[in-house]
Amino acid sequence: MAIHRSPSDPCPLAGAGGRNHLVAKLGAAADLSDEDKNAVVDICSQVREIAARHDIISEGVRPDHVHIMVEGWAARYKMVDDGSRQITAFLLPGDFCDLHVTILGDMDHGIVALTPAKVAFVPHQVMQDLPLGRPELLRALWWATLVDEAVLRSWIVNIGRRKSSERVAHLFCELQARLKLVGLVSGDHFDLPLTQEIIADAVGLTPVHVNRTLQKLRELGLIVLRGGALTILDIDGLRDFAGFDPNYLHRGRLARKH
Amino acid sequence: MAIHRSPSDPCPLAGAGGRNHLVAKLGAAADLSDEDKNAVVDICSQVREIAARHDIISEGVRPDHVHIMVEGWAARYKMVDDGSRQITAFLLPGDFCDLHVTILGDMDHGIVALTPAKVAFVPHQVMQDLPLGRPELLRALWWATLVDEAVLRSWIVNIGRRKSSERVAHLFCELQARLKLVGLVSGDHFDLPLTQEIIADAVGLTPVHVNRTLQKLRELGLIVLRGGALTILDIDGLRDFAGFDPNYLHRGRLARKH
DNA sequence: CGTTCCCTTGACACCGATCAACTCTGGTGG
DNA sequence: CCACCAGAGTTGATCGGTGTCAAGGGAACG
Repeated sequence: MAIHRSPSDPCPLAGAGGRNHLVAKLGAAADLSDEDKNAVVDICSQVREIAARHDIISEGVRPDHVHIMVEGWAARYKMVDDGSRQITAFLLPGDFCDLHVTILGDMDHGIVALTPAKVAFVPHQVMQDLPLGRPELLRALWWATLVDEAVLRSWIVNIGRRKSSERVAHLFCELQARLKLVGLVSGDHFDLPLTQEIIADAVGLTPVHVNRTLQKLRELGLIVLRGGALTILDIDGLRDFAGFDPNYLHRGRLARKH
Repeated sequence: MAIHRSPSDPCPLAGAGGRNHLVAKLGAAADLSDEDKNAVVDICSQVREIAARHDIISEGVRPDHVHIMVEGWAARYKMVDDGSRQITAFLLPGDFCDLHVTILGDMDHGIVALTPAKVAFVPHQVMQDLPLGRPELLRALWWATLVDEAVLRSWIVNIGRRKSSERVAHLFCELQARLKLVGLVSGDHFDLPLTQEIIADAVGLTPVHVNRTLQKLRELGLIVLRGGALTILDIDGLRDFAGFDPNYLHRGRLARKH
């Protein structure tokens, strides 16, 4: 079931037969019809490639399209006055970058590609019309938005009240759960193309301290992190250590209602 | 324009002639018709009072109504394993407590009244029907949801990358801007019914350190905090000190489009 | 007039930041 | 094939901000 895809695998354009992670995610939450799924695949037809370290969308601009991650990793971030950076979300294949900008106008933060990325560009009007006459798909899109919000809350808790090693452990637990949902976890390991500096910017620490924190997690026998891939040796132990409760991701919540 | 209302003022039931803060908020963002506004006022007709320190909604329950703050303050919070608490949002008059629960199911966090509060109870079905045939109101509700999300991101930045006194200052700037939007700021001061412990739980510090932090802000001549009310002596100075950019609140964004 | 929160203050411990140097790795070009 | 280089990871020494613990003060309230 879980399909491992390294960044170097050839990936057909979304909609041309390749696995569509957005469909996988929405389909896990709601009971989508084939017509619903095809409609989702269709809007992902126009894909652009973005080089690593390049902004997909910059702060202050008003994008004329909605962007959807098709392949690769990206991060929402905000620069602070003193020059430091805070990442507020990791964007994985199947995630929306800026569903909100249709309503809110200018971006109040930037989105940067962390790896070479493929991003689908969807015209606003197409995105607005998508859920019309498709109530279950509408619910699924709402679900995705609200889970994103729940993830933001969990980050606040993580950064505000947990110690350094717990923070990093909690982040790994979240990423494992989210990647699993879109089929990007293979057994107990998955690609984790994040430098220690990126992790630091996500959990509110410095790169040096993230390094020491990772050593601790390794010494505890919880993880192996090497070559851009993370192996979780003891998922229960890691979750326990981090105080991770997957409930906030609301997996399968919608499905259970039907 | 700005109306100061202390918690002890008599407040008529929403819809019975009193100022409706939700209408004020949504009306500031979108161009609502009188019919739109009346519809919003109508759904706030059933109000219940909650005592301070009592949960309005507890973690794990599935509320059978949508809750809207009518009067008083509340906080979203999550308890952490070690017994500490993290507040992830302050809920002010006009804010939705749990618009998401219709879709997501169980609450993944609790909401507690920080003062004696009045909360409107709206049946799910009534809430779902509200925006039907009222496109501008639908946009306004989306706007409110997305601004809440933007506030969550700004909290992550605040807690993750700012020093203690900047964090508290930034929180004060946010509350000032949000309260002003619903007409609860009078000149340069407003009610701030928060103990130092509550502030600490919101910005990821300890009560003792919040105390020292407040002293610093006072010494800098930026604020006066006394008797449950905050006076901002130098709003530009405070915003500068905190690195506060009100842009993320997207005030009047929708209105400007029309 | 006592009780109960809440605020305040001081001494001290410790976690994580900072600064600086060194290592390791992978990629590039001679 | 090797030399070089840039980026990332690692380590050590030290600093400083925030947490912790404990005691005292003050205001609201019954």
